Amino acid sequence: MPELPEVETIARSLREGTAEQPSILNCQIERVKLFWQRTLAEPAPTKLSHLIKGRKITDVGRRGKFLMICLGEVTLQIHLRMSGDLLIRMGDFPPDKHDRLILWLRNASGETLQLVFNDPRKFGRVWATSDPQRVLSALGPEPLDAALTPTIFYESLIRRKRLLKPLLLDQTFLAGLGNIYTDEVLHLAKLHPLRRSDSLKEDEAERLLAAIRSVLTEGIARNGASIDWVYRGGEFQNHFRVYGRAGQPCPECGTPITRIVVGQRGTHVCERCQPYFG
DNA sequence: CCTGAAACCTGTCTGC
DNA sequence: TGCAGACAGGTTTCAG
Repeated sequence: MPELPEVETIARSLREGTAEQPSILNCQIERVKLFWQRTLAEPAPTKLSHLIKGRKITDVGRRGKFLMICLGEVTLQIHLRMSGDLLIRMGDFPPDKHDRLILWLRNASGETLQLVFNDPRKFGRVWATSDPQRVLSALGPEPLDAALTPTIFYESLIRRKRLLKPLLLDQTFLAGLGNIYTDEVLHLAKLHPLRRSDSLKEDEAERLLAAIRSVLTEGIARNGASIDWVYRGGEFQNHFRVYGRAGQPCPECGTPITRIVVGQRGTHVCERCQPYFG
């Protein structure tokens, strides 16, 4: 499910609250239950409750596709992978079929709420650690961080001699893009996913960075993309240029969108707007 | 260093 | 209705 805009949307809703649910800031963790052992990357399952029970949630944020829930000296880091979701249930309910971890929280008003990690495919992972930087150490820069200048971006593209799409999906190169947003970005930038990263000219690299920021910003503004049964709330899926639109007309030129496979991932491209030359 | 294949998992959809 | 196969928003590991 989640790429940077979906994770950012979840982080904001937990931090700031929504019409349906309050913020989880300052809530205290009262009870912890893990339903699928492998969901917990760290620490050992028997040590989780002792590590986090009684702690208060001091902040909620995002780095790349990681949700960061600060509990003072300890941080919960959650990666949703393909099908994970993090949601609030007001009150005390029996677990759903795909719930993998539940934290029972109590807020300042004394209400009980559940912070639920639900993940049908069980690929998601949760870390509870006093050294969150270690888990994030391999991540590349944040795409929306102004410290990433067009010049730095261009030079890093040239340095890594790789196909454009797999490189953009590589979280050590840039943190946050996934399969949907990468296809959208490459179409907006008019670049073919099979272009070699070291073949880009400076103006193409600048165009690519601008497209990355434009697509991610729009995705966040639309609260992410809701597809299938997993993510709820976003509406960016109604504005896709190419993703999932094979056979339908390109929004720029009307040419039917093609579906190819690049690095084992379904890839959507307008062969006219995104011409391929070696 | 790069690429592709396989593994980790469950659910949905399509076609016969 | 049943069943096989393809496919799904991600990452890691291994072979070449």
